[in-house]
Amino acid sequence: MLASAAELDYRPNVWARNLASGQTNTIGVMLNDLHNPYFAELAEGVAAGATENGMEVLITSGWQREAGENAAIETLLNLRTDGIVLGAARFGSEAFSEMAQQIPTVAVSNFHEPDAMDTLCNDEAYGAELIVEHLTSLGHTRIVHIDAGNAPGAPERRKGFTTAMSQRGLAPIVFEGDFNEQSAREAAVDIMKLKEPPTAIFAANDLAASGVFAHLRSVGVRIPDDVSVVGYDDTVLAGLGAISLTTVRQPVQMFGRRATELLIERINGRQDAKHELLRPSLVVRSTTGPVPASP
Amino acid sequence: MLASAAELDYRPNVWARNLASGQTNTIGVMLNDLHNPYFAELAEGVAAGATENGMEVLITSGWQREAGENAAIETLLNLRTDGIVLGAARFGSEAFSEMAQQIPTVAVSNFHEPDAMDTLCNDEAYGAELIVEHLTSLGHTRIVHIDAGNAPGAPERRKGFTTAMSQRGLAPIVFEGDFNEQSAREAAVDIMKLKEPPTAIFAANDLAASGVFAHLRSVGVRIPDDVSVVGYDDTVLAGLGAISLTTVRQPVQMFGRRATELLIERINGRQDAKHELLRPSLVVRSTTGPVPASP
DNA sequence: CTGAAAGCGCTAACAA
DNA sequence: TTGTTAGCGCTTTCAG
Repeated sequence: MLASAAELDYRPNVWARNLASGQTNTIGVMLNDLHNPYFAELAEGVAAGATENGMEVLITSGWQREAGENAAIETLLNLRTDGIVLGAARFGSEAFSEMAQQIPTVAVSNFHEPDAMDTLCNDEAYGAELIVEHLTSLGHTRIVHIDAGNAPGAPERRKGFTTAMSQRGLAPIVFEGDFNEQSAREAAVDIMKLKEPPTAIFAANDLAASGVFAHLRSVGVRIPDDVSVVGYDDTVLAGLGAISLTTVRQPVQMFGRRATELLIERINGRQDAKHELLRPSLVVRSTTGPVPASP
Repeated sequence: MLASAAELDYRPNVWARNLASGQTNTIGVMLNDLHNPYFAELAEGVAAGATENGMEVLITSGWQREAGENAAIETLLNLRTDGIVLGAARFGSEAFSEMAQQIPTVAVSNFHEPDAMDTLCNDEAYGAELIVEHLTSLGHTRIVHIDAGNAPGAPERRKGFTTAMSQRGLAPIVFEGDFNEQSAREAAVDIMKLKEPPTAIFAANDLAASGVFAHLRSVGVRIPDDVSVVGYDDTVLAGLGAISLTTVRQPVQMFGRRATELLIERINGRQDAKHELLRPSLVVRSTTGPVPASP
């Protein structure tokens, strides 16, 4: 009688079941940092995919530290989850490839480890192209990109920007920055000192755009009347009424769902590695507008 | 030889160990929603506390839905973690007290279930008092609070506000709002229509403050020259250069650490419930200033 | 102090 | 089909 089992609140012992069956019916998700909404959304996507497939999800976080990531992975490895979705920041450490040999793994990142694991990542270049297309269609020609050096995804965004600009016969101007407010703010100071300041600035991500935004505001430059500003990632701050930033949205939830699918394929025996690129989309808000009439 | 065990990458089977020992050496954390930085920080505090005590941490999320929370708890219950830290939004559901009977539980919330579990919560009234004290010391007397109805923590903040105002012989004015931008923005519209608009607005939380901020900006009111704005929670957006909001910071990490301590006490046999209130602190940024000279 | 044996609560393979 | 039994890989107990 199933009912009575429930009534007597009998709870099957997962430890015993897993031990006997050698399976856990659980997907482990290792996140670099829970504070990052990107990773939260990734986990949500995995949870959605897992639920659809009747699997459980367990999350561990590396708290932004490499040692933390390794410990988090170790926890999952010890738990012997059926597979692991990796939302890690620090790749290349051999720990990851080693792990992929032990357990079905799919990484969501700009990292490519040809065969050990599957990878899923955002088509950064396409996102940059969306931005350039949007701005040029508004009449902008002097567009500056504040990059984020070699931070994950940044080189691809930069490359996408320069390519898209060149294809349109425009000069791609790049200033050095990073994925934070401060460095973008400093870059913005330099940018506005140019003999011919740009009419649009494409920041490395939303946070950087917020830094640009803050500086332009503080020196009386109107947005988007004088200068258009674009971010990248569509984080919460982009949607804030006080900012309302035009940005590019990565299909992060989709990463999670797709990661689950790939993982299940692996669990079912697929051996060859798949590497997929998913396309982001443009979110137009209030920080971009037509190029101002020349003075 | 320990070394050889590691070299042969032998990995003790947690399932078997837990089955045999009846312990897991793991703390489960059930979070209402991973997207909320509050919960991320809570989990981080638990992780810190757990690491210090040589325990592992496993996280599940309810994805903001009650059914999700219940499923997340069920997962943890099935895993038979040694204890559970509850970072839940929806309390009062009998599921929680039932669970607390089955497994050591500590809840971080404004919820009080006298004996089934320990609870930890922010001293909301004290936080409201910090704000009133800060504003009155700047000379403000006409202070309006936009509340969040009966949302978790909101009644206590409102109560703290009215008490602190009354104690200082000031009239506590409260407008109805919620923990989001839109409703606070609407409240701000009404507030600025008052015959005598306030010189300071204390919003229910940072997001609400952002809504107020956006409205005031849009109608040309200067912050803090004309009106001071205060938020609550010190979320990321408060620190943004474009906003730089004065706010109140809850000791969320401390919640996590303390929750772990209480949990370990419970695991070691304590039966009586503890209910603790932790004090927040004021974070002064750029949205508060001296009361403007009367016109 | 070291080593063998008996479970922990299930699943899976086998026998009836 | 249903019922029985042998492990899964540990910990713990008990004997040596």
